[in-house]
Amino acid sequence: MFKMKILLIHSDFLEFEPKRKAIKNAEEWRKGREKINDCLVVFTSVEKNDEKDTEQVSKNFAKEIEKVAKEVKTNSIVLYPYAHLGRDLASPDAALKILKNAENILKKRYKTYRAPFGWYKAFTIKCKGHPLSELSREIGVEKPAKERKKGSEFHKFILIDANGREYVITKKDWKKSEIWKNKGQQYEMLNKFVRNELEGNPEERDKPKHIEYMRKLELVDYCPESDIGNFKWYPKGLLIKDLILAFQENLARNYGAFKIQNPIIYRTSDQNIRKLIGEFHEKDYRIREEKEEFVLRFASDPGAFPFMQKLNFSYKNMPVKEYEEAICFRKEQKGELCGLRRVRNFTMTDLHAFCADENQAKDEFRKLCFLCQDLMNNIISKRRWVLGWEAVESFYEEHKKWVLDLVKELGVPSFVKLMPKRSHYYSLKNEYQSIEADGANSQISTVQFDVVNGERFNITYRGEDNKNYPCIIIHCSTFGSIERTLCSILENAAIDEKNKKNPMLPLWLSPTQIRLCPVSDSYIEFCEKIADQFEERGIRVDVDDRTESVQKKIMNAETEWIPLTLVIGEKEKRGEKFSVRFRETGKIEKMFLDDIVKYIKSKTAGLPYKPLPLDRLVSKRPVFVGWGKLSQSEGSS
RNA sequence: GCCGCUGUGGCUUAGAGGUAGAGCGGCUGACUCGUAAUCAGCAGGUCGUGGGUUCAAAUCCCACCAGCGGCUCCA
Repeated sequence: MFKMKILLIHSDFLEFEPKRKAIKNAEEWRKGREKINDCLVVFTSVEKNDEKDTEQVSKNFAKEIEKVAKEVKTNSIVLYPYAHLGRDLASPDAALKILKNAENILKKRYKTYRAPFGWYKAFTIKCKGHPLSELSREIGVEKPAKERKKGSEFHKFILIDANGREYVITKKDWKKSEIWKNKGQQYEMLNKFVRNELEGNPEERDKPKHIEYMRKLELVDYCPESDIGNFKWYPKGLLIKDLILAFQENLARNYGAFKIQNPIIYRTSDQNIRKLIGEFHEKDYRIREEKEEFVLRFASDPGAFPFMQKLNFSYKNMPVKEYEEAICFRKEQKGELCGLRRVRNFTMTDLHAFCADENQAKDEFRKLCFLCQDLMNNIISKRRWVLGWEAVESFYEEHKKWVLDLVKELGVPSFVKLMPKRSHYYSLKNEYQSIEADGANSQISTVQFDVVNGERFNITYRGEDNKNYPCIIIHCSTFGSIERTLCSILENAAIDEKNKKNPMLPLWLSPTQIRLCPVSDSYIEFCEKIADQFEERGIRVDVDDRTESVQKKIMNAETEWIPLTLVIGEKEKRGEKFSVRFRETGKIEKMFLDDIVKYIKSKTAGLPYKPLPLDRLVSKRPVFVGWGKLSQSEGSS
């Protein structure tokens, strides 16, 4: 889509003379030359795209001119229609309307002139030649308050409690609903979510905590060498990312899906890709190579759909399930980006079940809901999330009992938005929303019931009658983005911190699970032996071998959020119990090595393990970020 | 993209027209230490970038870049 383009020239004078009409419906105009002295000439072409909202474009147009007029300190403005700047021109009617609108706005404060529209004109101009005298600008159609999503797309709103009971609400009276008689964290979170969805966030929020944490814990960082919203990962962050991916991979395999991988760039000339791009309004990164244009992958579908389209499968294979870790790029507006919550480059783990009929699809939808629940509970932690649903009203009514039963089984209160008719490819979808420390909500997983794309992309299976039938597709983004998932994990820690608990990562995701602190250098060797024993049993352990006081080593272990810290000295060497400092409680307990192992194993049962991402000896590690003074909450004394 | 706030060594920051200061971290040395900072010395800064005003700019002005908040949008 092209934007309206203008060329601004600060001139000593402009002289023009209409010669003859260039188009049939050119505007009527007086004859003869006209000369305007000391003025800002604005050559203007209006693009087709601008017709969407001529009012808004006119306003933005006038605003932009005014800005420049102020800078060059001129009092006279000449609007000069100049079609040659354009690439996909608007209709003359629309263009003239925008010019006239802008003229009316500008007239209030400036001497405003306009050259006739639709004429061949002779003109002479004398540019002043100072640095600001020649400028070009593009005027955007500032997106008019979207009526989609929050507004008219949805006409009915329903809340469902954890027992599967429905409460119909409206935008105005949702606060008075009976559902709020239910007490507990889940309902408080549902309340925040509904408020965010229906009213937006009223209060100004603080800087999200996860941004501070992601850097202090040396997990992820901004990368100024890249585009904004593209992050670099440090070893500890990467470990967490890999563990999360491994966990979801286990679930996907158990579910019965096979793993595939598709490319990152796609031809924009391809039919399938074109169809999909259409739904992603200009949010894509484009690259030109030779004569071809490519688009960076913005979702998993551009890879997965063509892939499945070419597979050969029949009713005997159904449902067919596939999953992928898709690196995605979306050029989100700058102002929307926020730490890891919203980025331009992210990894999405996406799973699709291709089903033969509605019953099969409902079955898979249900299974995937439980799969996502498993993810949320292990990663975001229990009761720290709620469900949002979107549905086409007729679909919801027809399958209401099934949905309510599902909500009851999941045991998570829900907020449902109904639309009168289908506007997207799905008839029903849910969103697993994590509620953050600052009151914002982040969508992590989603399951979607898609009755459109099987036919649209010709993804079919061979039926018993040897004919082809389109699949119903169940989409399931287990992690809409790993980056955002990490954001929620850290925000969860921030909630704990707010509640005067020590912020922590889940044990299975902690880069170091046990830190050994020798009392003096002479015990380093012994520490290494102990570390070997933990390591052999699949525990990430390291040794603070620096020549520092025990106090300092403890302090360091705490600032790194290490869950278990062992001080090692003469007593331990003699074979006594280890004194284990638990970050979670701040208490020290005497335990044998086997019991420590058992404790960790019981807390990480069924969850993936990967080895320590850095040297076991702390003294050997580079400083990736380096922390400064501790914030007050982290120091205990 | 628009509006608002912010930008000083790796981190946290002092400084408000007149020679950039500190703490943490790093390095060197001493201390060999029992659960949140042992001591001393050293190195490290084109004050986000580019223009402008001024005898003189981290400080004032303009533009750009980046971060956060809001609008909007979304995985």
